[in-house]
Amino acid sequence: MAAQTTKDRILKAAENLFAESGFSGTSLRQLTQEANVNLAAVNYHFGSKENLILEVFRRHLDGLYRRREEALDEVERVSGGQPELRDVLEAFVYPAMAVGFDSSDTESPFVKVLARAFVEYRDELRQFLSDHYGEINRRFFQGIARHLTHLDPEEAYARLDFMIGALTYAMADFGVFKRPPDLPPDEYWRAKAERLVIFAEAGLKAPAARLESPLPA
Amino acid sequence: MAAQTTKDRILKAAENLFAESGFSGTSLRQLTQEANVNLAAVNYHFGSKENLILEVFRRHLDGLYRRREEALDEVERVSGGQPELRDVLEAFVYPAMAVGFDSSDTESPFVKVLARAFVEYRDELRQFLSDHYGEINRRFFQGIARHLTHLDPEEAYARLDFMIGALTYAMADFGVFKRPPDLPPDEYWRAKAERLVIFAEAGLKAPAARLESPLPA
DNA sequence: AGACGATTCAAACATTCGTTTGAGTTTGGG
DNA sequence: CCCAAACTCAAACGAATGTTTGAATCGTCT
Repeated sequence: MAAQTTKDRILKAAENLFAESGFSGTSLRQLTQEANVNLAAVNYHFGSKENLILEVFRRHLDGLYRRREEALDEVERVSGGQPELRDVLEAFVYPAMAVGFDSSDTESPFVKVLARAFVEYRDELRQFLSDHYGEINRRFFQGIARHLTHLDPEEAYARLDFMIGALTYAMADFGVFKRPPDLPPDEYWRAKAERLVIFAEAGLKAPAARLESPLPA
Repeated sequence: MAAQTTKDRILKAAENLFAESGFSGTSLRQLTQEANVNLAAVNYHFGSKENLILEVFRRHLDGLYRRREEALDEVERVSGGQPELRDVLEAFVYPAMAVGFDSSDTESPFVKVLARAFVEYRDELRQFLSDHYGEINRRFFQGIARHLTHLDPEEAYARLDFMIGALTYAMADFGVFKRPPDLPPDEYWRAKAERLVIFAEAGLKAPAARLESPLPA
């Protein structure tokens, strides 16, 4: 089990260090030392540090969006194309929280990498998500918006952003409150995901804001 | 009005560049060029780049927490110490959204700096907030927790983190959906803040999760 | 066995970073 | 007016960065 390829060892170390210290905060010397490979190996196998970062993205996001799509297909099939809001949210949230538990015996910090990318690589990541997974995102958006007809579009957009913000933040485990050390990781994440879905569903369904008109008659 | 001190010009440029490119992503050479000051000026006036970052934090966070405390004092006074959840949330959210509109004619990107700090300086920022504003944060927490008695503490904590996540993300304007270009900034932020309060209040008040027990009897 | 492509390695490359230096310039009080 | 303190400036410092090089080693064919 210790016999991984150089490429895999680099990717694994990159994940850990990017999650811990960010992209520009992680040097290739740290990274290659952690991975027990030669300094030049990154440029040999990936071409550049930038390419390595993109490869870390791609590998995990492909898995995440594949599972999201499968889950959405399932809830749409079962409901005859009219899934409940709760089911759509679960199809969106659960795979995100579970990133890092597939084909691995230990918890993976890729979720933190993703959260960091949202602030360090904001525009590039948005472009990347739009290019590769835009169609799936649109399907989720429509599945959610169908339940937000009591809101004008602007407010519906705003609430989707609130939900994504809560999800991103929660995935990164940035929370102020520590997690209980006795709970096994997969249970911790599953509980967090279920709680987030409940929180988001209630927030999305809340009555529309009655914005005060700032102009007196 | 163009005659600001060197210190002020550095702080202003630091805010803009930190918001745009992050802390480690911003070099002092960029910064001093943008500010039209000499490269050595940062180390002369602030001692180090690290100190400059802390000074940017301190200056704005002091204002933010002063206004949060005033707003909380007011809603507690009016309600005789038993403020509604909505009022506590407004006291917490509104000042955060308004950061950057005080004593300035133009929109300030400090909110983005704060959001970046949450991922680049996670532990240090947490320590900073705890050291300087821990008491106020505790008062807000108690004011909110009083309305979450239907939740066990763990779930209450989780939901607070969801709210903070949505707030942080929203403050940073990281959202996927563009903001309408015709709306004046202060109205845009006020509308966003009101919508966030409604979203968060509904999410916090939602019924408790009924977590499936993973163990059969 | 031999040879050839793939990979690893130590060393050096050119830049860029934050910081320091020491000489110049500006400023304000006696 | 003068001097001392505050400030600005161009230049350089050492350390760290991502990347490239060319020789050494490994693995896999005929």
